Amino acid sequence: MSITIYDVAREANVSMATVSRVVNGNPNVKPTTRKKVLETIERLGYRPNAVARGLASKKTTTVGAIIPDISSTFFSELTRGIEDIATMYKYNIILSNSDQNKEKELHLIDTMLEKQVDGIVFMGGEITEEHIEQFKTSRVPVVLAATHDETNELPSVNIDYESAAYEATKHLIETTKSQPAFITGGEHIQSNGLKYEGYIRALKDSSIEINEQIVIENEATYHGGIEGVEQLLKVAERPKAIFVTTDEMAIGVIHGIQDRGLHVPNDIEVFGFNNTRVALMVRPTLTTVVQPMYDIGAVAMRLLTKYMNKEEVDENTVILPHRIIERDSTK
Amino acid sequence: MSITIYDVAREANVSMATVSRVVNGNPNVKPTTRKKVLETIERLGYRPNAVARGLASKKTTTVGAIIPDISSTFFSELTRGIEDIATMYKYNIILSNSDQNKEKELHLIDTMLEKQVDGIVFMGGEITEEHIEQFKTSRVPVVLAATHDETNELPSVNIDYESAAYEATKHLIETTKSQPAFITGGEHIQSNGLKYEGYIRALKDSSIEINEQIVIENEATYHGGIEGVEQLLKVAERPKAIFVTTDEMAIGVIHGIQDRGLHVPNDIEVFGFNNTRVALMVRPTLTTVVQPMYDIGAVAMRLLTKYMNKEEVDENTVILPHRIIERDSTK
DNA sequence: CTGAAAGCGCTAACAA
DNA sequence: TTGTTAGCGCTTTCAG
Repeated sequence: MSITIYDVAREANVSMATVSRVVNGNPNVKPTTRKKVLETIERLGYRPNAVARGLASKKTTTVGAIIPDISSTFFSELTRGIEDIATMYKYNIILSNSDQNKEKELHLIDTMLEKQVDGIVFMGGEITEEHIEQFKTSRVPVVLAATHDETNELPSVNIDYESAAYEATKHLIETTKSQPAFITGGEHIQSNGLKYEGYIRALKDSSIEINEQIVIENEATYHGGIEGVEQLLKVAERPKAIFVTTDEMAIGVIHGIQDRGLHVPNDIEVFGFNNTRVALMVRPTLTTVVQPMYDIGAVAMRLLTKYMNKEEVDENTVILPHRIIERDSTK
Repeated sequence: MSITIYDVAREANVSMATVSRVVNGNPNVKPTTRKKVLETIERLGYRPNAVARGLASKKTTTVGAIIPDISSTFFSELTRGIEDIATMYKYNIILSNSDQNKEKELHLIDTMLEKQVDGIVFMGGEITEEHIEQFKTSRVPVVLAATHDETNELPSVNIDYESAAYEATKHLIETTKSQPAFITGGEHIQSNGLKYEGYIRALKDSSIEINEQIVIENEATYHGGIEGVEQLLKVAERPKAIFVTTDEMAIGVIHGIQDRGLHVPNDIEVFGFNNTRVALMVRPTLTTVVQPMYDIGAVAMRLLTKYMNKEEVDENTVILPHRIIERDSTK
């Protein structure tokens, strides 16, 4: 059928082992022999079979990436970070969407392990005992990206959501001298819980009495943002500011406010989270927390390569810096 | 090391062949035997090695997806379509970014072929002779998604960009009775050429004398849109409408217009392309051409499964329907 | 319905 | 520096 290493060996009058050596850049080959082999490889159009190599060497140079939803801006930027570093280290990525669904996640881990990936980058909502169990059924390294593991058993790359939310809230409190509203996308996303904690801590810190009525949960989409404002504005006293846990929701919030004839930031200030590209694509431009998504992916993948090479790793839990970028949706 | 089919066979007192049969759902196994095998698989925690299977069966149940940039909304939605259908047919996806770079594309095709993918979904700018050559070095099926192949040698799934652009332009001509400006992202993206052709055809069709000054090319980003308007508005006569070849650019255009104190659509109408999620996330909401990105991916993947199964395919070149959705950025 | 045995294409000792 | 020889873990005839 197709050309194998054996064909090349025969044509070049050497052994398979020698061909294998030149293909793998092993230095123990006489230059003239190498040249000869290289020429017949070229002539025959030989292409090494990575599957056979994987079986023999027990390394596939592919890693699995489990992601909630590639079509979300947040994760697609993150994935790009993973992919770039993977390419840099000669790995390929098997990508799968989990929709944050635990059964799917578990099943995907299994499938990737069957495919003998050399490592896994996992992004998801919550890490449960079952996830840990599943990972333990094999000893391939796993790194979490933008995903929290309460048990702290797994290496991970994150930002400090709690502090980021604290700072954003604090910022809003300082300009408005009052409790900002909080619009969030649901607790099944782990980081939202942390953001809420930061929000609450900032309020307590400023001795503000907490009004739970202006804490709104809705779908983490643009429309969820619009609806969130509608719910919020039914409340007697209108808040002077709103902290929203994703940019996309925040843009919905801004438009929801504007649709009611109110002004951002004069009537209500709006604060987003993530600094996705859309944060600039709205008027007024969105003040937000910069979460370096690309970097989270890149660092997670880099970390994974270290584990795969069995290198020393001094820090299993990486916290990347975040910062606040002020634009026109706040004063 | 880890459990193999041989271990299971020994423990269950059957042959490897029998274990292989039950794992692969071969019906020629006595129910009691099947049960026994299944139990010891469970007990031992056996996980089939897909790499070994791939080597023996010459099928990997993974397909390659080559994509310009996963972090772009357009392609990430498309990829989601590919992935969902792939999952449905039990395939996994190896995903790689090409940045529309020909060398990278060629190299990626090679890598995927080495990994013995069962098929490839290719998204890119231009298909050259070299691409075709590269694909021909193996007989795995290839399907193009949202990518044009002038030679028409490869199966593909697209929409009719030329007609879509024609219709959009026509629409603008009817309301403004004049030549709309054209802001585009560069000719290296094949579809932009087709859109331009449609634009020109519409102008000719309406016997409008073509003013090339209001045809602007810039980077296909939000900022490229803003800059595009700036260039455009330096021209003596202000156009009454602008047709923009991507939504993201179109939003830049809208903001660029608004930043100059002009009104959309009263002073200038804006027409986008793709109907990505951001089309709704702007005020005024964007009139645009609906290109079913998810469906393009899904249909491309479905088509690929047919080729991989050697099924009859009656239509190699699929053109999916597009439509125009009028929102508030046009009158 | 089940088993034996020959590969799939390559790597990795081990010899030479 | 090069070749020989076992596997890697599974599928797939072919017999029975």
